[in-house]
Parts: sequence; C-alpha cells; structure tokens
Amino acid sequence: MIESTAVTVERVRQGLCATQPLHPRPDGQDRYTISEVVACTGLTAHTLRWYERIGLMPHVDRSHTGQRRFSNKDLDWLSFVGKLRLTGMPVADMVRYAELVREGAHTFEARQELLEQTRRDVIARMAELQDTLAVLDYKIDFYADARKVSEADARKASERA
Amino acid sequence: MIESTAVTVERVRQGLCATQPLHPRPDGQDRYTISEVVACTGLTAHTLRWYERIGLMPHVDRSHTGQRRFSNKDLDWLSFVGKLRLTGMPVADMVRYAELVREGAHTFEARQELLEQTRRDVIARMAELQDTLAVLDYKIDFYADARKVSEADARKASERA
DNA sequence: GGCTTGCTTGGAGTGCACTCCAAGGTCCTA
DNA sequence: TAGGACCTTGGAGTGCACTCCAAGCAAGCC
Repeated sequence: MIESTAVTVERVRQGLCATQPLHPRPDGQDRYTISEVVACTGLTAHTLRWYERIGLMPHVDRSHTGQRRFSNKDLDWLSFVGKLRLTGMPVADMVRYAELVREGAHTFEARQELLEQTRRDVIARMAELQDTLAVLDYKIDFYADARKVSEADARKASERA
Repeated sequence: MIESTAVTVERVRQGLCATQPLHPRPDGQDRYTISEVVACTGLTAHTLRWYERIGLMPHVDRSHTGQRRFSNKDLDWLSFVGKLRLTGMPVADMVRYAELVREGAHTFEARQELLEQTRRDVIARMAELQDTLAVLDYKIDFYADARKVSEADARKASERA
C-alpha cells in the first residue's frame, strides 16, 4: 500500500498517465524508455523485461544500441494486461491470450471465449466478496455492540461508586 | 475449478455440510476425525494440520491415541476462517486475528479495527473488479461484432458466387 | 493374525509471480 | 572526457500458501 502510494505520487510528479492523457507523444515520436514506462504503469523494470521474456509482451522495439523503446501501442497493451491482472487471471492464461492475438484475426472466437470465461470468474468472485461482506458486517456489529455494552456497564459502576 | 466441483460432489455424497445442517452432531458427541472435517470443509488434511501448526486454529482436542478430534466450535471457526480467506486476507493477518481472540474480550476494539480494514479492502477489490468488467464487456462486444461482420461478408460472397 | 485404510510428525518440495544480482555496456551533462 | 545515472543479460532468490513425503503407529474388518 505504501509503495503503490509512492508510485502514484511519482506519476503525478512526472506528469505522466495519472494526471495527463495516457500517451503524451504522437505516434511516430512515441519511443519511451523503460524508466518512463515504469513511472507510467507502476510496474517495475524487472517485471516489464520478464513480461517480454515469457511472451506476455509483443517484442518491443530497440534503439540502435539495443535499449528498449516502448510505443503507444505497447502502453495500450500493458494497460489491458493490467486489467486482466486485476481480474485475477493467471499469467499463463494472459500469455495464451497474447499468443492468440499474435496469430491474427482467425482467433477472434477463441479470444472472445477466453474473455467470457474471465467475465464469469469475475462475477463469481464478486459474489464471493459480497458474501464475505455480510459476515464481516455481522462480526463488526457484534464487536461494536459488545463494546457499547461494556462502556455502559463501566459508566453505571462509576455512578454507583 | 474442476477440483472444487469434485469437493462439492464429495460433500453431497457424504451428506455433510452442503445439504445438511452444518453440525449434524449435538455438542458433547461432536468429535470429528480429520477426514470428516476434510469432507466437510473442502480443505486438505495437510492444510488443517498446517493451520494448527501456525496458530490459525486453537489447539484441537485429541483422542487417547493422539489423533485429532474436531468439535463443532472448531468447524465454526474454520468456516469463519474460510470467509476471511475469501476476502483475500493474508494468512499472517488471520493468525494475528486468532491471537487476539485467544487474548480475550479486551481485544474487541483491535479485532473490530482489523475487520473494518478488511471490509474496506473488500469494497476496494469489488470496485476494481467492476472496473475490469467494463473493459471485458467492451472487448467481448468488439469480438462479437467483428465476427458478425465477417460472417455477413462470407454470406454475401457466397451469394455472389 | 493379516490386510487395508487412516492418522501422526518434521521437514522438504511446489507453483506462482515476481524480484534481485553481478557484470558490463550506454547516455547525458559539465 | 569524466562521472554518474540508466540500461542490458541470464540466472538465482524471495514470499506466500500450501502440498507432499517417509516412516511409523492405530483402527476396523474377515
């Protein structure tokens, strides 16, 4: 939590993504270094390189000396991957989806199915959470009541004294 | 998903928990073996022993030969722990809660705070999931439309032929 | 009594998603 | 042209939540 707050502050400081339009550079001049993408996505450089290695990123363009230069398209993809991650989808399934994207338009049906399954999982997870909320509220109320009662007892005792 | 379905089937077959009242035995005769608890909770025996080792279970009663005998109270606790697990709470925090319970009634305030923080986390997580749902639906619609268009094209082409 | 199935323990192993390291090359500013 | 910040790689390490193993008792049935 502390770290993600730090990241948010960092984003605001850099004037990227959080307070500005996501892609401040026009297509063609959109060649972001890895540290710019770190500041903008909140992912670490390690994680960005790891995503590329396991096939979760399409191969990122390189400078003449071999350093990564991310494009607006790459940022869009990372943003979508971030959403998939929030659904709780395993990384292996995200890689599968990335493979389907690479294979072209004839995989539309498979991709749709994968997303629909994910959608069902999200709905189920939300129902689970709703369920836990009822239990949590029940217990919270119990503790709140119990404390009120014990405070009242203490007050009465001090009045009697 | 396949495994959890199998567990559900097992529960129904055993006539425990899923289709019957949670505690089929009256207090005093409630001395369940570990395998009965496995069938009823869906946890593995390994996990039950591990929970006890790390202090997430109060010490469970034993038979004269040292085998575990779980009580209705233990099942209630496991059921609540299951809810906490569904919230996504880390095991270390659940252990902290269990310690507070062991310390007695003067920890009511701390327990309430812990559950309220958990409640806030659950609400935040649900908002995240709701957010991903919008993206998922957008993409699913995109694929559905794209496929409809390509089917229509194919039909027109075959009519022309 | 023999057989199968179940339970015990400490400690080691697994899978996931990162996370870090060492050693070296690159970029930018003064 | 010197210094410091930034980038590269493969491979090893981390933290979490289990998950499994070996070796040995224990319980129930024929």
